[in-house]
Amino acid sequence: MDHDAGGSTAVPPQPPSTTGAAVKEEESGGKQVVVVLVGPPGSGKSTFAEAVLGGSAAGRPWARVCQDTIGNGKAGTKIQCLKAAADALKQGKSVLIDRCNLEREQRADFAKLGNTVHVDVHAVVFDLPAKVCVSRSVNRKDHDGNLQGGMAAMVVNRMLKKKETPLLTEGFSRIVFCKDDNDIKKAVDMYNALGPSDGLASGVFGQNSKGPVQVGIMKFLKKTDNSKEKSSGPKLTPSESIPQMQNHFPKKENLEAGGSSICPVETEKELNNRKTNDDKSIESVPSDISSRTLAFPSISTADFQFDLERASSIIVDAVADILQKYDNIRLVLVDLSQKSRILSLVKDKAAKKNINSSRFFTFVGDITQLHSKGGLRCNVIANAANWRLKPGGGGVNAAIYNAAGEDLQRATKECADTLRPGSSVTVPLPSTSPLHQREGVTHIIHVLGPNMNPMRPDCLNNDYTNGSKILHEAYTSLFENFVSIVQSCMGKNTERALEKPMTGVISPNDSKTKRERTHDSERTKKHKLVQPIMTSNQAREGDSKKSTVANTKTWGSWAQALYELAMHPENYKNSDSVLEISDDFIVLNDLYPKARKHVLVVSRMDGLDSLADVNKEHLSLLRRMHSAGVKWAQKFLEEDPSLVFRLGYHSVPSMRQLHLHIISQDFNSTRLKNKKHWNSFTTAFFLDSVDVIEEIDQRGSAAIRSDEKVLAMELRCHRCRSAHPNIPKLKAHIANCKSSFPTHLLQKGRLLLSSTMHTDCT
DNA sequence: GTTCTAGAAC
DNA sequence: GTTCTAGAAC
Repeated sequence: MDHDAGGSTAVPPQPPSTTGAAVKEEESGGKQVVVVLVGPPGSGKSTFAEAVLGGSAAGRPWARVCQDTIGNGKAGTKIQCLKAAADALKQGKSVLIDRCNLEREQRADFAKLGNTVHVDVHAVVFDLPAKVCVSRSVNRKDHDGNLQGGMAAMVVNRMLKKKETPLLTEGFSRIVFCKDDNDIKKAVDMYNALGPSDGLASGVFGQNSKGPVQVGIMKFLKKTDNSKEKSSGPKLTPSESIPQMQNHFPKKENLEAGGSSICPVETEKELNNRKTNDDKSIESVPSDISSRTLAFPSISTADFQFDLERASSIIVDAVADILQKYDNIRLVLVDLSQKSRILSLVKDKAAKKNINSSRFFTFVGDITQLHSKGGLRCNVIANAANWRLKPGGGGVNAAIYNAAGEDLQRATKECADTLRPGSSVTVPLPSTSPLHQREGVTHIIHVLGPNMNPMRPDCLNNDYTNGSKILHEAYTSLFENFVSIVQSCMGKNTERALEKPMTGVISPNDSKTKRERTHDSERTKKHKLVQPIMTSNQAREGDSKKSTVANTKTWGSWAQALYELAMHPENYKNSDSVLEISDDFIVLNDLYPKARKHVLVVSRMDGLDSLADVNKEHLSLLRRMHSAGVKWAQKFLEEDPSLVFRLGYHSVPSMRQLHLHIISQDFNSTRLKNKKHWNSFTTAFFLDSVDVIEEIDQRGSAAIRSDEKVLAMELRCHRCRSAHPNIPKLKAHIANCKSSFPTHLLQKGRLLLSSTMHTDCT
């Protein structure tokens, strides 16, 4: 079935303006509302829905769309839910979407109802502790979806692992987080009090300040750790409402204040006019960038005494990561002193890493007077906060609280009480705050980094393994919170967003499925100002038409496991799956081996997501990875001379982080289950390592000739090329096929076999 | 009736 | 990347 067609037809057309309901709404300014409930079983969604339905005293008509009962009292489909929601909206009712909706993809069609119909779409997130949800779903006796008893615990835990926190950019105008029953009651009361023509403020409400989320390699390495609740996506702020970004253009004074030979101050004009001829990246910086600029102090390097050399590397790495992911944001590292060592270290490292200096630069000045004294406009600034989120101490924290006045204390208290090291929280700064009025700061993001000072709380006693991880988390959290702010503001400013043509365009030849592309293109239209962009290398490849395959790829949370492993192998060195760790790569058993022996050599280089990112600079790395692969294949051949190995890369990998497959050609594995699995190892989709190395050497890039289309091709034996109708029949055939391998595989060392078996296999 | 695939994900 | 399952294919 063509999902897109089904999905779009289920979305109702806008009601004609001649209908009574529509006219009435326009006259009153009121809107129907679609409320998408987001939560696992046992989190209170149905109770909430029933309470809203049963208690709506204010006269707004509601309909509940419950997937567990939509099929004549039994569980139904998402399409049925969309249809029911459309019908209810046509009847002038507001709608509660009562299904789990935990993953972005699952709720996307509901979140987008507001695009096509004159309705607001809200998300109510039932963010109760996992324990509570499990205990409730285990104990209940009459669940609509028959999910109760022992199975419920497993289902809830599994679902929570996949939970993705809703974002305004998904199409929600309002997101409310309920952390306990009291919050749920408050939300019920609010919707009950909503009259037919009333509206609710836009924004994100009630989110707490959890730290950044690490995608668990443990899943990949077959260990489970349910104690760590995972979610993904940038954190949004708890806030009364997120105000629209504003640009402030008061008179420029004292523009040169704070300038130094190390970090020269540049005016907005100079920065915007600076040509990027010497920059390798392709991004441009638009003139209204101040609304998308974050100024931040160095975290943990002052009072918390974190080593400057290490800190500077972490800053540059985190900055490079976020700039690669998002276009049109600008980051500025600020320090008071002209002789600041951290600024000079960061500046040098950023230059070495070819970071576009108009998108990230260092700045000498007072972070609380960037505009009035420094001529630099930043709507968002970061604060090096303490764990209590209280004023005082010294340095940046004291300065920011002093400059922002009591408004900041009040606003902060509404958002969070405490902060743990490695996390951050966004606080919208009230317009009454002097810092807002004078400097145009609309948001402050409090960040807490690791502490190496024995006189301060949570001292890590020079444990830089842990400390570096926490500092990286702190910056990642900070930057992602910043991106969320920009995205929320862009979401409210769709028209302006649409007017801005972007350089980082998502290629129509993307590696995604049609369904994913459709969703992306819709998202891209609406939120074009902040979106993933191509790496400079990818852009160059595209320009020279060396590659026919798309370059931009959004990696799902499940696709990050190898990246996590590559960045932090020390955390996994005791795992049975990890066979070898070196400075350049890690060798591990594939968790889902598609043959008797199947290992991966994973590059540890950050930014090298797949073959599309590889160029001549990486040639020696590729050779070292190949040698490691050969070494392990030879070891396996000693153990079992009947095996034959092939080393290669997937043209379009599913997992982020460049990895080389070393796979035995028996394909004797219960994990090899479908056409995609088979074709990814036996068609042109699989690029032999020897050929990749040769191509990079000769042409500078890997010619990725096949995309995911070949994965849907007929099933053919990799030896005799005979075709087979389905996977079981193919597997039965390959278990017995004794044909020699195709000639080209026997050349250039594409196949590795035991010397004793050589004649048998050829 | 059973096997298998393709798409959704209580 | 997996698991689950409706319904297509046999």
